[in-house]
Amino acid sequence: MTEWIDRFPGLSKLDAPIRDLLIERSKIISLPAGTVIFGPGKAPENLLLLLEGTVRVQQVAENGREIVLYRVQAGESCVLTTACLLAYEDYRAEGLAETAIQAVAIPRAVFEDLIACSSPFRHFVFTAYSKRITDLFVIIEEVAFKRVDLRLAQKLLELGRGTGHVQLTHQQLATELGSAREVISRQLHEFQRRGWVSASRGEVRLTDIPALDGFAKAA
Amino acid sequence: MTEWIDRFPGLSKLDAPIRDLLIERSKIISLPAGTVIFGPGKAPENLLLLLEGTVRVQQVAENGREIVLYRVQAGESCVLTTACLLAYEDYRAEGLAETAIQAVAIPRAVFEDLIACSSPFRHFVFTAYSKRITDLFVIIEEVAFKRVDLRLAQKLLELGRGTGHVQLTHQQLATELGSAREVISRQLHEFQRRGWVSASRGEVRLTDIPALDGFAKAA
DNA sequence: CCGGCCTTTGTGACTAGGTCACCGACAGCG
DNA sequence: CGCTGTCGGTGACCTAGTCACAAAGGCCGG
Repeated sequence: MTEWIDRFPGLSKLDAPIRDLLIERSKIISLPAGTVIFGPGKAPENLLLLLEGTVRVQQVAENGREIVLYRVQAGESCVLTTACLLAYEDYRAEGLAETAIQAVAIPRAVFEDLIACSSPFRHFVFTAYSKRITDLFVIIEEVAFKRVDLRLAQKLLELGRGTGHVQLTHQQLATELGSAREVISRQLHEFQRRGWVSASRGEVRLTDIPALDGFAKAA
Repeated sequence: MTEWIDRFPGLSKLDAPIRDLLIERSKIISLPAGTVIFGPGKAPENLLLLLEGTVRVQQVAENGREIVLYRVQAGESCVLTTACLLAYEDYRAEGLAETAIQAVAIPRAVFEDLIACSSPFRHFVFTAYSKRITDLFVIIEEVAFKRVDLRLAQKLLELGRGTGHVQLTHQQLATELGSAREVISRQLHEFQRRGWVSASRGEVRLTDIPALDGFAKAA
């Protein structure tokens, strides 16, 4: 077996015995797209290190509106769940497998042992924390203070990177930004009028990425 | 000296040697109101455990608008700064002494040792993390989805608990909610018209707390 | 006590964003 | 082909944020 551990730069500095312990006591799991990994009333039992696929973490408000908080990509960890994992408190957020995923599951006890024994592992965990928390700070700033047209442009560029198109419905885009479907429809219409995108059912093609990019970066 | 450590319920379970180590290697500091404890470009050097006073953590956006993220009260810790502390990454947020404060400062090295040695200490730290992170989730939900009149009513009740009045300017209240001063002025005017509050320069007196409370809890 | 000066608050006009109700357009499918 | 559920479009309306500027209220030196 190829060593999955090498896919996590932060773990490369682990001492050999720790490394072996981690490899031995964790197991690799696969989950189909759409699996709810954790959510209200469903605390995670393991710390997951993602090998393949992406996990979307989002929050559903009482009034039914939703917002995407962040995504965990291959090579990253669902580390915020460890706070939950250790404090036995459940989040209002849920984690969803956005694609089929493959991940390393580290049981709580092993996680605690590693935190205790290994300084590099602690560094790995706290670095991951730091990244997630700053992500949350950025979300707060954007939701509270930034215009949705700018945020939409940014998000389209982010999601369409590489492919040049985004296969999401207007409702799904609204969820990405914590906005409303009608607002997104109108903004997309405006982008289309300016020739930056072309929309069809369930898909937005980015037809003028430089222009979109310029707009996203302008005040 | 009275043992400050007993003021932190989460630390009461520390083993005696760990406890002594912590007491010996940390020091008690006092800072005047208004001190910037950490901020952009000013990473904290210690983990602070607050004995007296409150610390306000807020974020300033590029466009100058601000929002209060959370407060650290006596008996709590500035634990989110530890992510920063360990990952050497700086936040976009800043921590301000809202009153004169007295706190226990735990140097980074001691913090790392304690995390390594003591399971109760780890539990203390991760519980604190969990609380802060769920606070952030709540902020996101409120900013994104809740009406400002409801949020203002809630915040007035929260800030006026005990005293029945809130000594803040409209601008400061706007910062509490991440909103704009004019919006707060207008809402306060409406509350006043309904007889729930009475406003004067730099102060809002809550004159009908039950009514405010009912409003805050209603849809 | 007066007059400047800064801070705080009030206000109207306007723009942006969110809500509601409803409709039509487009699959997918029997 | 017509049924059905999802998706997108639209107008009316409401709430929130922005901008510009006016009016108080408090402070302080003279």
